[in-house]
Amino acid sequence: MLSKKTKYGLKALTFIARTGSDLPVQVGEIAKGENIPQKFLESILLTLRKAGILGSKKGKHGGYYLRKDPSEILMTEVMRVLEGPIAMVPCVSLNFYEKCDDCPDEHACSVNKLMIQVRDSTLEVFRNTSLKDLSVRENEK
Amino acid sequence: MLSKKTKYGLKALTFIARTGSDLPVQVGEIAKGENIPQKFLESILLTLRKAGILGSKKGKHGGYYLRKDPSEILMTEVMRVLEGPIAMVPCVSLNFYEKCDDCPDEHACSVNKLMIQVRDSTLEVFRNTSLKDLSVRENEK
DNA sequence: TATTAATCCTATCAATTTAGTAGGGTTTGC
DNA sequence: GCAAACCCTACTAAATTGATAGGATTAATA
Repeated sequence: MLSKKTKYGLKALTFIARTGSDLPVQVGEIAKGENIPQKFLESILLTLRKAGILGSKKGKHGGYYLRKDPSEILMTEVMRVLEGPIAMVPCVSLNFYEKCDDCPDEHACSVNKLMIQVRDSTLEVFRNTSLKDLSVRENEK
Repeated sequence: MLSKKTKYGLKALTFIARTGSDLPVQVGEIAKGENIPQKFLESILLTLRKAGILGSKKGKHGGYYLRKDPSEILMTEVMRVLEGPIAMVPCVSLNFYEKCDDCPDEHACSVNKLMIQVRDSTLEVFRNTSLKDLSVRENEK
């Protein structure tokens, strides 16, 4: 299951991208527009800023803005920051690898084999989808 | 993350399939062979039996056996029984659909759009993978 | 028919994760 | 200087996970 954190984070990024401007967008505005609890959203945007995806401006007329063009913000990056590993088991994770304590031999493990396939197909979707793709509205296609 | 329940369930099914026989396999044997807590595994196999994937024989010399040929047991079925919805959000689930309480319009939702793609690519892997595929050992390819 | 070995079933539980909330501190524009 | 924004830490209730406990039921066999 996708966490609310990730879901809200994606919606917020889309919201910012859809403004189409470089001016900072305020948390309150996003929270209102996307029905997200403001305090929770604050912590999510902070995570995205610390990961280098968002920039922020403090004080009056402050807010968050994208550090790169939406077309250069790939879902692989966003998902790893918000949701963590893309793989469903650590033993097939590219960025967060960990050995299973039960499995004596990974290459003989049927779960390993299956989850590599799932990882690769999911990865292909994320690699080929940018924030720009997310932010295009249906009626603009 | 894949739950231990699903992981253990897949390993157990693979174990049974690899015996290549129709004779019931005992829980204790599987638990020992795959390093799975026996009591936990019991409850998992029970789930798989109630879902019609496994059959069981009670009493002495009892155990669990596959109800179908491994080539006919698809990962779509197994994963739905053990892990639940394949989709990462209920609003794109084919078998467990639910509307989001926040989203006013699903078709305008960027998360929805992305998660449909993930669902479809994952689904394709599961549809094209049977228990037979899982149970083939590397050196037998 | 008694014993044993297996599945079946319900209940409980500790640890972890999730989805927030609370309460300020800090910075900036006007 | 003050209001409006981000920044940061700590806490918490509810749900889920990964088991464990304890026995009820069933079937083979000696």
